[in-house]
Amino acid sequence: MATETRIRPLPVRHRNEPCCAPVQAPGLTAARTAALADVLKALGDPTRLRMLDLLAQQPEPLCVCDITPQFAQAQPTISHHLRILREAGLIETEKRGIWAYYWATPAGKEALSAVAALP
Amino acid sequence: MATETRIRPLPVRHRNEPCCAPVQAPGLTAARTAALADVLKALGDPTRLRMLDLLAQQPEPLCVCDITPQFAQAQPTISHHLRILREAGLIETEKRGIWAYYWATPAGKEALSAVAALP
DNA sequence: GGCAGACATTGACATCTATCAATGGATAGT
DNA sequence: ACTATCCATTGATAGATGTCAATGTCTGCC
Repeated sequence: MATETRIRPLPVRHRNEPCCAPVQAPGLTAARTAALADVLKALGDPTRLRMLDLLAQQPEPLCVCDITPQFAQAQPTISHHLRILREAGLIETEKRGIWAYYWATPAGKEALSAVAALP
Repeated sequence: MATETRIRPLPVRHRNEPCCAPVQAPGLTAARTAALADVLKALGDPTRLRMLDLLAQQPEPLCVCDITPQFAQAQPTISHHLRILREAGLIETEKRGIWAYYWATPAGKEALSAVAALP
């Protein structure tokens, strides 16, 4: 390492600003950051975001047979996205007879509210 | 299409629930959903999330030469992630002499606050 | 002018991801 | 039993993404 002295030759600046002001530590822990990134990754797909939004609006669990026609993708793709949301803890599922029902968990609804507050 | 009548033969259910209750529309528009997904995708990487968090904590713009050592990735990778955050409107940059400074935009700080409220 | 340092850009590559066709497992109706 | 339907899983594939080495651009110092 060549520049280990941390003495930076100050170039011309707009004003004399604090060059080497101590760097403030991040506000989130590494574990919290990783966990948040996982949830955000699950929400960072337009299909899944709309899917969670759709489920969060329902007063009752929604049948997959009612979910699928809301989207342009094929049935396995819908199933795939539902799984991602479920593994992220944002939705929950239950089989009744031949049908599968999905609904947004409290965490899912909170996440959607937080996301909807984005600028 | 075979099942166009929307008359589903009710199987055995736990209770007699409203089977074909009208599906409530999503609360977000398609455009809003797409825009949100873009921001969430930018935040859905642990490196970038920590990066925004780091910048949001600083009272003054932070030099790239102070950002890079905070991460394990190589310099081009840091530059790449900073670009993603910038194109998402979450951070801003300015060159001063040979150095580049980055800081979190108001939108970036709001986004981080909203994200930190996630369950 | 020449040189050295800071940062961005490009190119290459491995991995991840979204997607669909095909298949499988479970359930209910006949 | 046989069949039809619903949904999940598997396999395959094209495209997106994170990463780094190499290179380019700009700035300031000698």
